Amino acid sequence: MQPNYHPQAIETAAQQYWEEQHAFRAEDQSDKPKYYCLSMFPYPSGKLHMGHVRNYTIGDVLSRYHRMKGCNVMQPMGWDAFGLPAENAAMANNVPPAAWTYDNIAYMRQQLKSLGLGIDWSREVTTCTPEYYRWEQWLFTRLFKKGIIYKKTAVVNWDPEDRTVLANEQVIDGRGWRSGALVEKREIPMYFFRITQYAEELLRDLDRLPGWPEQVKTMQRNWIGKSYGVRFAFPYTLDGKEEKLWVYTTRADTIMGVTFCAIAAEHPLATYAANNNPQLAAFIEECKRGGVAEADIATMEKKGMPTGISVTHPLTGEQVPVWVGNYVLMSYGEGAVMAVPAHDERDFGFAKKYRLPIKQAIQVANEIFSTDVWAEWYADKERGVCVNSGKFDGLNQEQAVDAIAADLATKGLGEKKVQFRLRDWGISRQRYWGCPIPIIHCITCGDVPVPDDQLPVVLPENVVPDGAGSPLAKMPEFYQTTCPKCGGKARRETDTMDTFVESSWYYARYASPNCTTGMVGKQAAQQWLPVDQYIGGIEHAILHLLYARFFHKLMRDEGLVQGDEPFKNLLTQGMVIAPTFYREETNGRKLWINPADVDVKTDERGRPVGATLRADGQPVIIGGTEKMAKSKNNGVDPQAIIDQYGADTARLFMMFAAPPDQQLEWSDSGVEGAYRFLRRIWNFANTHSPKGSNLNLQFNWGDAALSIKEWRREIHVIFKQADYDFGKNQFNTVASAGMKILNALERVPNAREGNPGVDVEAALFVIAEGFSILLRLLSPIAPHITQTLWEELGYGDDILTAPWPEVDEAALVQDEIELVIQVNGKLRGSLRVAKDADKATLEQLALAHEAVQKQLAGGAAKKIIVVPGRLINVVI
RNA sequence: GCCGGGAUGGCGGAAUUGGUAGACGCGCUGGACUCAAAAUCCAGUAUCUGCGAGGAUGUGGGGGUUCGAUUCCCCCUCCCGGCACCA
Repeated sequence: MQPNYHPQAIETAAQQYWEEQHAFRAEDQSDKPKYYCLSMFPYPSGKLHMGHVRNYTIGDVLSRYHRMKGCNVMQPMGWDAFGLPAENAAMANNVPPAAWTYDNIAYMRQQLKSLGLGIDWSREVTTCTPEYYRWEQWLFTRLFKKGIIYKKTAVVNWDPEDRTVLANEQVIDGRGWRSGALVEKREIPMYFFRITQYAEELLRDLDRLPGWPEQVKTMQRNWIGKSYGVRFAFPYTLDGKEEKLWVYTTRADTIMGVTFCAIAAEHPLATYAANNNPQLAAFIEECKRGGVAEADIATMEKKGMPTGISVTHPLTGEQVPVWVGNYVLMSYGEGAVMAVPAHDERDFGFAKKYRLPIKQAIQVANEIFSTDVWAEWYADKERGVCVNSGKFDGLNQEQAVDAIAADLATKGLGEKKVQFRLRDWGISRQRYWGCPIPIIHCITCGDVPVPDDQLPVVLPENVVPDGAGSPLAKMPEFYQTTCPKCGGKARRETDTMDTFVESSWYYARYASPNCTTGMVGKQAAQQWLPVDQYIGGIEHAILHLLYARFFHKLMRDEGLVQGDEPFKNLLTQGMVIAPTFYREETNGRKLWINPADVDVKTDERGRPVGATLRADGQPVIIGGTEKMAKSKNNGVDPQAIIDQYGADTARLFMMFAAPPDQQLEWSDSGVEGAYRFLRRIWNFANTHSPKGSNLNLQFNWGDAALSIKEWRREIHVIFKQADYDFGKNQFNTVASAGMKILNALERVPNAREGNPGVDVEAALFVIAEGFSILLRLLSPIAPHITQTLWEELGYGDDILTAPWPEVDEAALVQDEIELVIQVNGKLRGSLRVAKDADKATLEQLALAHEAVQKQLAGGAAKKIIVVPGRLINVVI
């Protein structure tokens, strides 16, 4: 055995051994229970970042743990290979996105292998290959024929200078990121997935996912946003014709407080009104400036302008003015809202700004209403009762909604309606690096899906986009085609699909990654789905996870998969964050400096007092601790850590530094601490030689010294807790349990130092047993060092298939326990007592306790609370 | 703005169901070893106070429930994630 710990050597050897053994091949046929462990696949951006390392280490820890528990584990990996960054890189380096992407994949695959991940590489999928996306196109054509996919217009960010559609992240302060031109909203035709048709089911099935974090389910519920309200109309006459302005509200009980209506700038009524109102036309133009991101629209200043048109209140018959409001969105509901300034905070602000009337329609007992300031209770659904509402006066929210909806229905002007906030999913992208939409446009036949035998529609790979418009739309060799129906000249669709589509079904493809006869092999899907454990970033809590759930239901309805949900258990991991450092440049801009180039100075208590740049010794400013990002230059390259300390150290640090679902703060000294611990394990194996054969030693436990039994008890207590923590995915305390076990083992009286009699054997046994527990406990986290030592010390050939340790309950038994003594809940002392002492005895002992006597000062106790096994609290 | 999280020593974090706050690690201080340094090992380390035994305070801030609250309830502040074309 090597005297020193050399991670590079043992890690290379272990990885080679696993590869030769095909150790991580998932068996399609097996008697063992299957465990499908999936980590979100990476976008091949160039090299791994710490977020990947964290994500994949968590997945690998769970995979290895379940393998030791006897499961047939499948842990696949692949590449989410279509996307915007490849186009940006292509433009920057004049390299086609395909070449850039494939190069990145090759490099990152090798990086993943050096982390020692137990991945079945025979199942690798790459979404930008025709073998993958052909099935996406195939499903598209099925759904198109079924009407699940349809076409309508949608509003996008339009860069008038580059004449191209921009992603939200490409709009910076209302301007295009490359051109700097003011961005406009523009309506273009798009294909949509009718996800709203599944809204009810997507909502309901959240209740059938006990293995998902409550937080994620809550976010999805709110996103789907089922509401019970009333859809009703304000009638009006326009050019002698009877028309209706439809709105939707969840607060029909406040309908008597309506003082105006607000409509979106794109609403037909607004367009009509603007015809002979240049001021209004100008305002509508102003509303069309800026991007489409909801966060921007919701935070911008609320503005409006009257249309000059009035509509009739459906119940009172009063005339209600109609305004155009920049905060009303055409894509939400009806594109028009009733405004009740007295009972909606946003309407209140709007009414104050434009001096519109405010009419109270709800009252809460003992509150005073004032139109001067907004008060929380104005919108109170629970306590509010109708006032100034004629026959509805005195009704509570529920009663009022019922009565008002009934009245509206009688007049044929409205009805109760369940509505969802969720909108249909627009998937058309005017981009090159994505999956081509398999539609052919024919003048006579319309939109015709590409027939199966003409799939896939292959994306040409040797294209470098130029940032202006869609490259495919400039390639006649791509778009010129013939209609599959009539054989006439036709034009191929040149939009590609949203890259969320690829990531919505990859989990299913892994079951049969090379299937050439279908999207998924039926047998394989039945064997492997659903995913038992899915792991990924919390930032995907809504969109990706909702789309994948939706796709599973679509595939189920096509008869491709069984079950209603794709992911049984979900673990959302936190971000990796790191300190930031910067210098102010003369123009006031911040120059961000990488933490690796900075020395931090501390005072005598370890508090940071300043930092300097290593290159010039001059001070730098210490910024906050933020998500590792290029923009703040605070990323730490995982490769540098692996090269210097080895994969086991990187993995151990990531698991130890924080629980998986919380953010993880990067710390160079923390990494060194992890390395130091692994080296201590190695040294312990060298100096104590805790051989596997020592587990066969013969001795009599009954004669063993109490201290030896105490040490064994401590190790089993630590392991029991660690095993429990493992089940909770709390790997940071599992790692710390490993440290505690090693600390304990180092304190066990060394048998070779001459402890007399039978204790030598007992001590050797306890050390060997403890060490074997330690190696197995840590093997999912630090697989290389534990595999090497397991084999070298003769515990077995392969720790991968070693049985998970078991707690010896007999070792945990204690005759005496320590109880805490409290007076009025304050710690005042402790007491050693027999483990089965009765309550009366304990009370006696507590009262007699010196510290309690002192507190009592001759008085009597009011009450004594005994918590068995924990404490005695004397109340005085 | 809306939805969802988070806040505990100098730092990361621990505390099973409301029951000893600060496990484990980092950092720091002192010591051993060394010609010296690194590495390693040993001891100490929430704050204030006290020679000491001890005492008081303390889990973002304010209030409440309880014999007892980091944990449960109400209000507030700050930080982070998402908001439909980044992935």
